[in-house]
Amino acid sequence: MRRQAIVDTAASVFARRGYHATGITELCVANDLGKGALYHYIGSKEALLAAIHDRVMDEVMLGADRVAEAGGTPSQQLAMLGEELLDVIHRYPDHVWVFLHEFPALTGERAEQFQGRRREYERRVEAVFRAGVDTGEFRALDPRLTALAWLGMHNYTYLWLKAGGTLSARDVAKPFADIFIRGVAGPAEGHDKG
Amino acid sequence: MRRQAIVDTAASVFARRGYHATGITELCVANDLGKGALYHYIGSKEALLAAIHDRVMDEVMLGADRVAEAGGTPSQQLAMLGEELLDVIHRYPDHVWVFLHEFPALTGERAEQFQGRRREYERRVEAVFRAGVDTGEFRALDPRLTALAWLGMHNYTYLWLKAGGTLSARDVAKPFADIFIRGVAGPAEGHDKG
Amino acid sequence: MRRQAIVDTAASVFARRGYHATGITELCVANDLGKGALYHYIGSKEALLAAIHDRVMDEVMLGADRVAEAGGTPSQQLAMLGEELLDVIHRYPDHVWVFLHEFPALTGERAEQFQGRRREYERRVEAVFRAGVDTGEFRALDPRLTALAWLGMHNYTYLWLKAGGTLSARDVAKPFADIFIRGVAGPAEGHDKG
Amino acid sequence: MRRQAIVDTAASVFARRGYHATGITELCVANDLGKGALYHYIGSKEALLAAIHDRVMDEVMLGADRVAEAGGTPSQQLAMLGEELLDVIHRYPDHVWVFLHEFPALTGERAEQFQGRRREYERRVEAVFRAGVDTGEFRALDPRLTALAWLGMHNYTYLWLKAGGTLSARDVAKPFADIFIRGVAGPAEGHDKG
DNA sequence: TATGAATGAGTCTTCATTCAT
DNA sequence: AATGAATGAAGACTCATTCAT
Repeated sequence: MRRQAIVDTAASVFARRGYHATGITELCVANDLGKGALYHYIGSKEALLAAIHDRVMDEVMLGADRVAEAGGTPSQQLAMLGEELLDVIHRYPDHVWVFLHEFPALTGERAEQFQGRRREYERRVEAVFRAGVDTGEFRALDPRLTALAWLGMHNYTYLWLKAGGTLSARDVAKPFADIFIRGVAGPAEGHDKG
Repeated sequence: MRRQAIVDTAASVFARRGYHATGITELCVANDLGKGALYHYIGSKEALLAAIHDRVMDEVMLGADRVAEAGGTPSQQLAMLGEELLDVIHRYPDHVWVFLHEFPALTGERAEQFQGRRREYERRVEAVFRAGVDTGEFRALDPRLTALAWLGMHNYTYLWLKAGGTLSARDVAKPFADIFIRGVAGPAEGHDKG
Repeated sequence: MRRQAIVDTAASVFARRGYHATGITELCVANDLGKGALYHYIGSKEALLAAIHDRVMDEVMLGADRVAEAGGTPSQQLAMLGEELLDVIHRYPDHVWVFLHEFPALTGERAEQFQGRRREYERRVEAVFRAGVDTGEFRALDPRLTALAWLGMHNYTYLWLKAGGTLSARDVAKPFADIFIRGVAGPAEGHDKG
Repeated sequence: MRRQAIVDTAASVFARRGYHATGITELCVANDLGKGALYHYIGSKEALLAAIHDRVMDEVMLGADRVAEAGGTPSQQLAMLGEELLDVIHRYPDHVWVFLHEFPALTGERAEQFQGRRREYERRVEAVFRAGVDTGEFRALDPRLTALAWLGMHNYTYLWLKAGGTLSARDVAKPFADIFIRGVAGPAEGHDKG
């Protein structure tokens, strides 16, 4: 679809120049389209921003769904979640950059919808830690705080993890999972990590 | 100093509304100053942004210096670095928010200087991991990648760690250090954690 | 005819929102037609405006013709003219509103044609007063000025005289004629006012 | 005041070209001011329109106040009201044109305030007719309807009564008052008119 | 008849900054 | 140390209209 192409181009420009710093004219040039034609497709600049956010959240949620379907121990779930998340960041570096930098520019209903989806994902991660603590696989720790730590560690890769780079998503996901799972493991787990 | 007060006020407004979305006029209102007077103090809007960045980097670097002076094992260094870093985020939530969101708005020399200091800090963290690996206290892992993981985990707290909140910097730093140090610990370390 | 329906719909929208403030898109929605199809019928936005003006002038002129054919004294002519005019305003409140508000938006030839017809009608009203003065039925007064007074009194009803309201055209025309005919009556007319 | 000059210039341009058809750029040229400077004074285009309306209503209300203070019979009041009203139209032909043509462009609070003041004036006129009917000086007629007739007759002069023209306000007000007062006079008044 | 993508000049408004006072 | 008028480029967005289909 033409609109999808515009959204992707915009993500690239927003990531490079910033949402507010990017003028509609720049988007027109980047898409080789007149102002009227551009607006014919996008509705508004903020709608474009929302579409970029949705693109990211859709992919992230799909990944979380796949993980839930796959089942396994909390440790295995965590490893898979990390790999899925870094895969999205790796495949959509521009969209994710915009997602993590420009979300405060969303207003009204769009802001609420976005926050809702973001929290929904956070809750899923938190649930994995809660499960691990309940089964004794993880130490007794605050699931919320630990989920935030895990999220920060993974999300922050948006600053340096790019599709064109030397590192694949898995190259990063594996050592990250190693660190985190060892870090939260219960006392009885002196064996078979990794 | 009057200028310092203006910088702090600006950090608050930028954090709430965004750098580009904030007009000079808003800053004038927030400081109860006319345009001419404001410019007398700040020079330019971007200089204001740079001052906010400097405020953060100054504090972060001071903390890193204190840690280096204190000495200790890599694990101890890491724990102290985390506590210092979260302390800055906790005490300057607005400045840090701006720092982490708006750094792409810095241009030219200011951008370079900022990137330099940021990398300098990253190198210090990386050095701790390298030392830990060298002494065998930590597993054999990629120091750069591990430093980025550690930075992400700590920096990302800017989204929810506030001075007014229920959690202190130490409340967060302690469990974070627990997770991370266990996560990177060498095989011989089945003892004295905590 | 489809075009006539479009003109009438447009009159309603223009009356409510204003000619310049109404976009082509709104007219498309109001007529449930695409842009291309709408233009197929109307030619241009200004042609639409001209059609609305013509609709009003056609009706007004037809009324004036009926009055002329009916004959009678100047007083009778005046009463009939008023009733015909208010009848048009009452039946076409939207068209008349547009007519009286948006005529400056007509340009070039269309503006000239419209002004010509409007003046033609004014001259007819003026002629009745001139006749009344000549026959002595009316006092000696300036026919042009008096015609303008009469026109203002009647035209201005477009602000409050609506088809759906409680007042009929005749409810208003009768007292208006009473006032005006008494107001211009010659000294010898102490009898048979109706 | 500079702002007042801008308001007056704008009234002239709006009267000639129409409010919606006039761009901010034209106002800048007409005032020999840049866009920023213009906005420094006016706030918004609609605020400018409101200022023009206020200018008219202020003058009209002042006139009505003078009439009320002067006292006299309803007929005398009516004659004075007409002269005051036509005087405003004569002195501010552009402002009045805008007032009578573009009031639908006012929105929200400004629209309400304007309607309130306009109705307040209409009520004053209506009150004079009510008083005349009560004292028997006027025939038994509908005060509201008669007031609207009177207002239409006078307001409509905005189309042709200009300060530069050959007619003065009094030239028009006198014959208008003659017509209207004779038109509404009670049966016993077969004497000393005009 | 009808569609809807495309145009590009136009809309009102805000921007960071300067400068005479 | 401070005011606030002025600048003029840029902001997001809408306009009436055309044209290939």
